[in-house]
Amino acid sequence: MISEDFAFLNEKQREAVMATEGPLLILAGAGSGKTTVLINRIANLLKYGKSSDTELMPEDASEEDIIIMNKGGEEARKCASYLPVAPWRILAITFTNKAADELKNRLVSSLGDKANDIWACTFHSACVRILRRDAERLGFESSFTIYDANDSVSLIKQILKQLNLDDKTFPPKSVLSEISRAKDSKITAKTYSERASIIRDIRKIRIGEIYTRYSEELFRSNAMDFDDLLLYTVKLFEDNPDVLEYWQNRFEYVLIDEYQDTNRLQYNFARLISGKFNNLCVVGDDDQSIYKFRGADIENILTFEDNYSNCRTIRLEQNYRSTSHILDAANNVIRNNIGRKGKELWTDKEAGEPLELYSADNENDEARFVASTIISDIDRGASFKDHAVLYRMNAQSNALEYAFKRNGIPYRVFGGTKFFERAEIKDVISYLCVVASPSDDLRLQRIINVPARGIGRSSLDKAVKAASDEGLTLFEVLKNSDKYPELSRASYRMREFTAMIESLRDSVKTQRLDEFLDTLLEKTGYLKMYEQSGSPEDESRVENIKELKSNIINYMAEAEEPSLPGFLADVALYTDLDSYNEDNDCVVMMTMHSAKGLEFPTVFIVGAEESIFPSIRSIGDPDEMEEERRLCYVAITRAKNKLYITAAKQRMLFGRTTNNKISRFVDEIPDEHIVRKNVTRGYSYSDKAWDRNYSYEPDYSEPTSGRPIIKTGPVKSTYRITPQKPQASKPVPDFKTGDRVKHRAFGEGVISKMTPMGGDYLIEIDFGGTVKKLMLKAAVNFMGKL
DNA sequence: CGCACCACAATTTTT
DNA sequence: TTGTGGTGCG
Repeated sequence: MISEDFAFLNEKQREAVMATEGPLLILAGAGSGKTTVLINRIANLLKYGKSSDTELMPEDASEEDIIIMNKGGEEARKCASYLPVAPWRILAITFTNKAADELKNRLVSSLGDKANDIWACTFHSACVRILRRDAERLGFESSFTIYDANDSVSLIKQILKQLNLDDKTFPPKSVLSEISRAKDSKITAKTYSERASIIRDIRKIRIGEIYTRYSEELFRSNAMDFDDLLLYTVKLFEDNPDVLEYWQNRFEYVLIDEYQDTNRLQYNFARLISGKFNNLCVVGDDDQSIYKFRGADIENILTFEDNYSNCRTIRLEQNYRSTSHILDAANNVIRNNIGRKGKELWTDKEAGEPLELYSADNENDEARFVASTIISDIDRGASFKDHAVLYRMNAQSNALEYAFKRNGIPYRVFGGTKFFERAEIKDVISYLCVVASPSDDLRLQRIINVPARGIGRSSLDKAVKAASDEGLTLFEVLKNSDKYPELSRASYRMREFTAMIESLRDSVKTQRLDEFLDTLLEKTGYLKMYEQSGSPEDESRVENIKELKSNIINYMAEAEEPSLPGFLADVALYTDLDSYNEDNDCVVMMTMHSAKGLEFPTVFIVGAEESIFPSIRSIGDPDEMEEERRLCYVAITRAKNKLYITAAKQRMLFGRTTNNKISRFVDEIPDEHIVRKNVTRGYSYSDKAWDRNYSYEPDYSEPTSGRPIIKTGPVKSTYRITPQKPQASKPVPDFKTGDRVKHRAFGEGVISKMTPMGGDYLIEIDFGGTVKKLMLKAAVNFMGKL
């Protein structure tokens, strides 16, 4: 029996692994072993083909085979096995590069090298591969470049200027999301404009003009934005039956992960590419659909069974991640949603500890609670990386970062400014793009005057106008700028610039990619610009550029045929979370959205207040509220062993003080699963503050031995430069050099040095050999005088 | 053309 | 409160 091969799976999982034929919907609850199922399903296909899911005799069975099969037994089973599916006939789609890499790695490690031929990639990279082959059919060159969100915004801004439209009335980002929504419904710029004029919607008419121009510009630049990758792939399929047939024949089995996050284009893509064999397996969780604002359409998963009438549905409800207190909390919250398939997670794990609600006085108190709780966990032998702090908005990370930084808690913030969105990285990438693609006007404009080359906005605008008037690329105009009287002033410098780019285009042909990067950085004077100043920001920029170089080296090692366009395509689809490295022993801080798919022993959900979570924008809209509740469900189910929820009675946000009620989601958790520690406490910075503030946790003063050694100093974060903010002018607690103190995390020590710093003191404490540097005002919350 | 200063707005963001 | 982007001046 094939099922013996998958005896380690639970019944439902096994069922999902063996149901290889036809459309299949796997509703996989959080932590239900979804990836395991995906991997084993592919393993099953590679090993047994469709055998586990059919009673038909293999078409190629010989008479002899049939005789053996009729006898039954082991020999018969081998015989009855349909030919294994060739790895290259399997397409497995995920949403993130990280998930794709993970899938691929796990496939290779359990199935061997042949798994490398499986297409395990994101929607977007699958589309890129498909488009590279046939982009000419759409009028694009196959070397088309990919515009990221920022590139798109810049282009829209430029167009607004050209059309003399006000960016207050037409905020680039909302225009873009309007365009994106149109593309999602396959509405072309032309159709959009026509519809706008029929309904005489003046605003839509304008947006139609922008859309038209935007599409033209992209086309002219031989570029596609993220939506285009899908849109044009679908269009390519629809307009070219032979192309569609080619891919349909190739992919006998299609798997799609995180199906609840697909948009309509992705639905179209999936339907088309799996159209021949109809072996489409989608895996997802309607309760974890949290990306509506990005176009994800929960209806895709809710109506899958209607769209595929012969579809089978399998629910994976056994959870292997969390304790039952946590699961029950999650179940009770999500139960309040109406638009869902309905699932109830269960576990045979122990009940564990109930959740804890801490109602803080304000955001600093909240942060301190989190910090002190983490430190006492560390006392008990836990690692920092076992802890995650999840919030609704990135802006909430500030108070937490303070508390962590001042107490030597290493942390890492995800989100915010991403590596590939940093100015210096985008600049260098832009240089590379300009070298690779002569028609990339947008990126050319970005870097032409970085470092300063005396080619300013006004001259550049004239050149842009000339280019658009004559239908030439900007580069061509710049190269021949001596022919344009209006460009005479900057002409020399422009031609100097184009000559430099052209010489770089020569170098790229002969040099290795990493060497070429060095050449580029040198010839353009880009690196020099940052190396001279010596300011810490610039140093970190140089570091980041080095980091980019290691990216290139990585790429060269992995790619079959490394090339500059190849690298750029990779980079365009690469984001930060992809490089989340759990080896670093850091507390992880991120939004609840970013946390999807991750798990941590201890989780803090902070800011559980009405109008923060649920967000103020969703209050009053039932659909939005359900989405927030799903987000809550996602957040709760990240926790394996312990979940803390915190709310602040008063919170300073965006310079305003607000008083919010505790989140309705907390009320939805039954009392038996949550301990509500609504201790109203005084708030003071006196030297006894420590006693008072933390008296709610009676076992705190127990000294613990065997505490792991904590690395000193803040951990370098590649992801964000956290500026040192000035201290508020609060009274400085009464400590002096030579005082003996006891710190909750670091034990007993002596203050060896105190340096006044911004209304506070930087204190150095010698904990029996290890010297820790702390900010006094914050440290006082974690230590007392002996 | 570059820099400084001021006004303004700030959910969430896999590609 | 924070960061960013636009404007105006040197």
